[in-house]
Amino acid sequence: MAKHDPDLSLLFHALADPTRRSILTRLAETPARVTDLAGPTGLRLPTVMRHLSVLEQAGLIATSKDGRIRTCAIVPEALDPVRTWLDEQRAIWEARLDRLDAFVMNVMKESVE
Amino acid sequence: MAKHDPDLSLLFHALADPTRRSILTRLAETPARVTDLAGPTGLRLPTVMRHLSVLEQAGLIATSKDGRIRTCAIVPEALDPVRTWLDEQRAIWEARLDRLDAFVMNVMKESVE
DNA sequence: ATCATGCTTAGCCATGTCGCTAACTATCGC
DNA sequence: GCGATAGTTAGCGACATGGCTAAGCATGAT
Repeated sequence: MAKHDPDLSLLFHALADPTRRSILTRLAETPARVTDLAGPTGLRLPTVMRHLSVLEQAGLIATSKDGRIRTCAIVPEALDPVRTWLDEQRAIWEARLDRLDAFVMNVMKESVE
Repeated sequence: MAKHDPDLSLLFHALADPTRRSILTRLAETPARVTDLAGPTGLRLPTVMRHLSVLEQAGLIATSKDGRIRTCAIVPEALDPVRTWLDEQRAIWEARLDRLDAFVMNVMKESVE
């Protein structure tokens, strides 16, 4: 039943935060240091560190330390499970669309009230 | 900068919970009553209600009440923003892949330690 | 009218999340 | 070595989340 899917939960949770998404978008341009990432967010370093470790645990970014500088970069294939799940769901959902159509129409009318 | 994107945050957060994902998968088969949804989860009704309202606020399901029975159904197009965001990210990420490749390789070697 | 059913509300508890400050460690430049 | 820089750790406070029970309300069946 795919009850236990820690990967997806970690990924979705990591993506649920606007700050983390903006960090990802920022990292998509080019790898960056922790301080560089903190700048645009307006958040303190420890806070950003936390976000980064959430992203790293979800596998969305990889980091490496060179001297006293930690560099962060995205891990592009990390989004694959999300994409896969989405595709699966869409497949199922659309397969049942005909059956749902009438029902949804009803709901639409009712939910105006 | 797309800083404020409550939609995406709500969606991702709703999807971050295994129980909620299993409810969605269950609803993909056919609309169902609250009690029907509670059954497989092993959770109490109020708990399931909470999950349902999270899903509903995220726009992932729609519900309607007929007599004392509330029926829930998926809203297929609700996943579109997620899909769109994913597509955008993939586009950006892949565009920079060449630049990242070498870096990621380095990280891989280092992160063994 | 009465009772069972189905949902809802209120409220409790444990835990998790997200922000912070303060203090610490580790490098780099001089 | 000394001070500045980059990151890290520890711990706090406010609030959100996810589970529960208990009690309430509305509807359907008898």
